[in-house]
Amino acid sequence: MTDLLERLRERGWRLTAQRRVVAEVLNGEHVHLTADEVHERAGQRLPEISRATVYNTLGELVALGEVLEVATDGRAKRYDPNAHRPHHHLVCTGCRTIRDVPAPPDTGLLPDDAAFGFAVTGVEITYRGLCPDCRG
Amino acid sequence: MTDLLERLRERGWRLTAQRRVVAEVLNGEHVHLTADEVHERAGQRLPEISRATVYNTLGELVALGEVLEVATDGRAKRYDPNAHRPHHHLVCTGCRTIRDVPAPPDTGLLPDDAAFGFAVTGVEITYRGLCPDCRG
DNA sequence: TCTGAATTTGGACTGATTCCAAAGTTGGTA
DNA sequence: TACCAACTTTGGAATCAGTCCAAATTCAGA
Repeated sequence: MTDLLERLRERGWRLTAQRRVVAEVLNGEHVHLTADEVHERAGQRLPEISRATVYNTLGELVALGEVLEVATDGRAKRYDPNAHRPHHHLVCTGCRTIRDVPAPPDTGLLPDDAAFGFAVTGVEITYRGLCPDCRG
Repeated sequence: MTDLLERLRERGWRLTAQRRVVAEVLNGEHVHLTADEVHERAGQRLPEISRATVYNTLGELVALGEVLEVATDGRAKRYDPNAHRPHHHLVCTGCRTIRDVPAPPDTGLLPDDAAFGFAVTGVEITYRGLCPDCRG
């Protein structure tokens, strides 16, 4: 967290109050908020922050590689601050909560003969199922 | 295709002209059209088909398990008629085209200790990379 | 303190999708 | 064959997510 802000400053970021609260809201494990949720939570600390600024800041964090965009359904994108540890996602089909699961060291490989000549650069795995609360 | 229409009729579907053209448009390998693309192509065969009907029909096909929804980015959902052969997706980060890749027989497993108590029911893998045309 | 560049803001705008009430069709029955 | 109730389709309004923009604000350095 502090290191995140530090890294950003080193990359020439002006560290404004708005950016700071957005970064703070995105702190933690298994955090996958929508832009609107980030806006709402940031607004609790800095009441007048605008939606546009939240979108701007999230976009910058993504461009800098500090936050990942996750699109697990056709709804709002979610923002995942766990950008420095390879992992995948476990999505509850009931309540839509998301958990990070560490990437097994051997995933990401696609046999050449199945790759259609693509130069594969990344892999995302989404596991779907019911979380303990939702399976009743 | 014919079998698809047959299956639908068996499930009590009224086979209207609109539903037929939507099903026809979604025929083939590596087909991943957006709802708007389906609407456009269906409109070439049945000029007055409405967007709402296309959305309705796609939704019904998905509910029946005959078509899969694919949300690989934050944009429009894509509809994949290859619902009966387990497969994953290879997405070009340049031109966004999508190819189906057969699911390796051993994927889909998540070690219990990583599953956070979820009852895992499915897995989707998205490989990203540049297609032959886009890697220059 | 001043100033130019970076940042924020609210609102308009776009794209994707859903919702809805009215109009049109359909298959089965009398 | 006519009729009806249920099923479908339709176009437009409404909603949700996200982008764009010009004006106002704020910042860091001289």
